[in-house]
Amino acid sequence: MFVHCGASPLRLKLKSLGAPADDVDILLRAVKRRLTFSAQENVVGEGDTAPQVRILLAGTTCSYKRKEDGGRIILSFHHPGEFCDLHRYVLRDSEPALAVQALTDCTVAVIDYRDMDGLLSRPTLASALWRASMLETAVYRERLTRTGRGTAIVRVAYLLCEQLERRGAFGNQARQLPFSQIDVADATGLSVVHVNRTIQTLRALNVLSPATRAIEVLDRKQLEKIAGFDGRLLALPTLVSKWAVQVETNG
Amino acid sequence: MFVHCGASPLRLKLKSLGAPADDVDILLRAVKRRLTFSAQENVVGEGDTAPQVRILLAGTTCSYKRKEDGGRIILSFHHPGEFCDLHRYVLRDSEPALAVQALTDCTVAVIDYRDMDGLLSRPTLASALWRASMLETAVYRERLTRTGRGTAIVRVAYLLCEQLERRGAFGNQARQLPFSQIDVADATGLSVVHVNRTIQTLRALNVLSPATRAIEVLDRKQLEKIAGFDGRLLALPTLVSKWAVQVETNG
DNA sequence: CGTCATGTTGAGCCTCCTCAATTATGGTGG
DNA sequence: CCACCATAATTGAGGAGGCTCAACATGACG
Repeated sequence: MFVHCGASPLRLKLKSLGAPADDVDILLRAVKRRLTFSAQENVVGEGDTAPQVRILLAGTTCSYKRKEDGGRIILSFHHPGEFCDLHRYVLRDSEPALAVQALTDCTVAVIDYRDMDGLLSRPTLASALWRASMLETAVYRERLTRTGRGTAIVRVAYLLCEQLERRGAFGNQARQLPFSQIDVADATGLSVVHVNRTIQTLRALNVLSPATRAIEVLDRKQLEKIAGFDGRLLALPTLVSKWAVQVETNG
Repeated sequence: MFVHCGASPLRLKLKSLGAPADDVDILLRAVKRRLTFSAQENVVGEGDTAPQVRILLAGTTCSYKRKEDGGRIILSFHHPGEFCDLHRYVLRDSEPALAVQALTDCTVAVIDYRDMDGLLSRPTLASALWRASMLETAVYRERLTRTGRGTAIVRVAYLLCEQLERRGAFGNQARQLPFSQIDVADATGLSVVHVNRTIQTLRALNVLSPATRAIEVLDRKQLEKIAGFDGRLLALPTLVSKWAVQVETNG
């Protein structure tokens, strides 16, 4: 079955959220289609109201919003195993939908709302997805504590730490991140020019590789120190035992 | 029963989230205790790990976090009918708990985790609370688009608009907001001094009342224009029909 | 070998911050 | 009713970080 190709990050993710293995199987069976997108393409358009959720199986995407002047505001990045637009399903488009863009070539699984309704009758799966939403909220909260308060170097360092951590949780240990400086600027709210200067500072500190045209982290410890980053906030896999207890108690 | 006193904002809130009336009754029956706090008191302490959720029945609270230097970062405000610390229940303290502080005298209902577990076996209630979480996330997202990007006047205006809108959704039409300039500074990430100057600008524009020692909105239209505020993002009550349809379909 | 997107550099300006001092305001005890 | 105090609000002056504008470099790709 094609639905099993590339499903392992999703399995890991749902397991870390406390969903039993058979829930994952059932979820995967609801995937009727799998799509691929190339870098820069829109995975979910700005006016998209298709009644389906997308799960990222491979690659990196971001959700963003447009300013009146056409500028792009990146609100979050998605990594394999994460839902791209679960909020649209839950809130039924009560807010102008965010668009989702592929930052690298990527693969996406599609599930119809109709099938989601059935899946959520399983309480274990429903709470796992609720937890996934709450983790996303926690990420936003963390970001809010830096954005608008921290200096440019803190904001940039934090962004990089967050992405390294989230990718690492699902096996991707690469030191190189697939973001352009423009992406970093749109995600941190800084100007491209200042992001460039900030990255040069980080290079001078031997935290980032001096190689141009790529963001490669050489000294992660130091980067986390600069960002004031606390990985525990996002450390999903360590929580598995906690959910297990909870599910048991509920059942 | 005391549990019914002050329950009407909660009823409104849950109704707007699509929960049927009997769900609300059952939820209210799980409230074993009701507490009152005076302004400035902590409703939930920074290290608090008590296995219970708090629902704000009356007054205004905020959730915050401390910086290393002791500074306060306000992440969100709570209004009657909203949960103060639902995230703690869902994620089981996987993150260092946020503290919650009373901004005015207030009343809080307490429900034990054990009882929550039972309540959530009702799918309609579970999805209503999931939606509540998602709305909170949407609020964070909106805030992120302003914080760190907008000018001081936009940030302050947006904050005020958001609170007016959320209070208004549950019947509180007062033009006066119970925030000190310090609260506004801690919530927007601006310095107190600059918040003061920004508020003076808004007063000069006849948007805020010139009365000192109070933030009173005179010209809400203009305030929303300055903030680029779109009330639809938070307009819960208008969504009732949507959830009703959804619940019907699911059932 | 031209074109386009990304990355780099410089200069001037503006917003917001910090530090420091002063003025309400409200509460408390005498 | 007043002296006293803590907190909040206000005002001024100087400085720093980040923005804008504008040019130029570099690499990817056809």
